[in-house]
Amino acid sequence: MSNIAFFPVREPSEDNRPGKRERTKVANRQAILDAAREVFGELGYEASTVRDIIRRTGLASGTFYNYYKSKEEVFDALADDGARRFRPILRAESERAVDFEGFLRGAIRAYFHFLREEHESWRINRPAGEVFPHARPTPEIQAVFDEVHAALAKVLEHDHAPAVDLDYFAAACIAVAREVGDKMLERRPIDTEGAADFAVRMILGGLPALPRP
Amino acid sequence: MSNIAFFPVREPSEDNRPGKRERTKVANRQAILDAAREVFGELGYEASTVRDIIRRTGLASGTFYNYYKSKEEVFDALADDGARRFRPILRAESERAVDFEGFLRGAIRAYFHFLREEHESWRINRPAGEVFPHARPTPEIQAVFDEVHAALAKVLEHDHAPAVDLDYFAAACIAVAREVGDKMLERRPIDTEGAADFAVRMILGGLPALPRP
DNA sequence: CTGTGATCGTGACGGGCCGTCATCAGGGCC
DNA sequence: GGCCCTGATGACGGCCCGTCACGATCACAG
Repeated sequence: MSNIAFFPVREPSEDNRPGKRERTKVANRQAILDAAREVFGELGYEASTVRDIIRRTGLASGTFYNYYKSKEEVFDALADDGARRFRPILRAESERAVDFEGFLRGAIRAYFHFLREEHESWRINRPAGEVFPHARPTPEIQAVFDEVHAALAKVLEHDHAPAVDLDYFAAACIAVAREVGDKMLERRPIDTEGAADFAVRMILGGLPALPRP
Repeated sequence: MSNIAFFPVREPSEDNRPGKRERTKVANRQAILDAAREVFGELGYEASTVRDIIRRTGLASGTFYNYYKSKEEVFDALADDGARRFRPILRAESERAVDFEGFLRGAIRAYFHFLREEHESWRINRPAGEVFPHARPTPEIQAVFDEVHAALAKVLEHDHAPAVDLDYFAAACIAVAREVGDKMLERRPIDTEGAADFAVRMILGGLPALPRP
C-alpha cells in the first residue's frame, strides 16, 4: 500500500539543499556558538574554558578545534555576530537620515535598543563583579566603526557643517554612546529613551564648539 | 687598631629604619611590580605568565604568591599605582579651579600628560595588534572616578550651572577623555594640547545642551 | 549497489602553567 | 649564643590546553 517505492521520501521544496556533511558543519558551528554564549553568561568569560563550552554541545573536545582556535576566537565570533546584525540597522538609519541630528538620534536610539536586547539575551550573571571584556575590534566591529565614521562624514558634509577632526569626533561619539549605554544597563528600569536623549544632546551640543583643524 | 669594637658600624641617620625582613619585603614587592611592567610591555598582557614575571626577579615561583594571587592582581596593582599617582594631580586641579571650564581644561590636560608619560614608560610593544586590557575599576581607580564625580558636582554647583544627570555626565566625560586620549597616543607627533582642546570643547559645548532631570 | 577516497568526529595523550606545601635558611629577640 | 618564627624555595599534583592517529560516515564514480 505504500508509495515509498515509487516516490522516495524527500523534502520536496528543499531538493537542492546542501549535503549532510555541510549541514552538520553549520549545525556544529552554531551549537558551539550557542553553548559559548550560555557558558560565558553563566560562568563569566574568564572562568569559562573551552571544555565547558564543548561539553555542553555533546561533541568531543577535539571537535572544538575544527571550528575555532580558542575561546577568545569564539568570543570574537559572538561579537562579530552582534556587529553583523547591527550593521544593517545602522546603515538604514544612515540612509534614512536627512540631517545630522536625525541621523545621530536614530543611530543612538537603535544602538541602545540593540544593546538592551543583547544584554537581556546574554542573561549575564557576572560572578561577583567580574567585568566583561569590552569587545575587541574584530573585523565586523571595525566595519561598524568605519561605517559610523563614514556616516558622520556624509551627514556632516550634507549639512555643510564646519570641518572637524573626524577621527577624534567619531571616537568621542562612540565613547559616549558606549559608556552612557553601559550606565543605562545598570539602572532599573532600563530607560533607553532617556539615555539616548542624553547622549544625543551631549554630542549635538559639543559639535559646534569643536576646534576647526 | 680598629675602632669597630667601640663604634659598631651603623647608618647614623637611619638608626630607626625598619629591619631587614621588612626591607626585603618591600623590595621584593617592588621587584615583582617592575618585572611585571617589563614583561607585560614585552610579551603583551595575555601571553605573559606568572613565571615569566617571577623569573625576571630571580626569586622562586612560590615567592610570587606570597605577594600577589595572580597576574591579574599584579596588573591591578600596577593600575592602582598609576591611579594613586594621578589622584593628587587631579585633586590639585580641582582645588585650584575657579570655574568649570578651568577645572575641565586643567584636569584633562593633566590626564593627557600623565597618559603620555605612562605610555612611554611602559614601552608598550603590542604583539601584532593585541589590545591591552582596559584597566578594571580597582579601588584606587574607582576612587579617581569618584573624585571626578565629586569635582564635577562641586564645580558645577559653584558655577550655578543647571542640574544634570551627574552619573551619565561623569561617565561621558571620562569616556571622551579616555577614547580621545587613546587616539592621541596613536598619532605622531603626540599632541596632548590639541587632543585636550578637542575633548574640553566637546564636553563644554555639550553641557548646556543636556536634558535637565 | 558497491567500492574508494575524503572528510571530519573522537578521546587519549604529552606538555605547560598553575597554585600549594613541606622544608629550611636566616633575621629578630632575649 | 640560642630559640622562634617569618618567609623564600622548588618540587609536585592537577587542570586545561592543543594535537593527532584512528575510525566512522558521507560523497561520488563506476
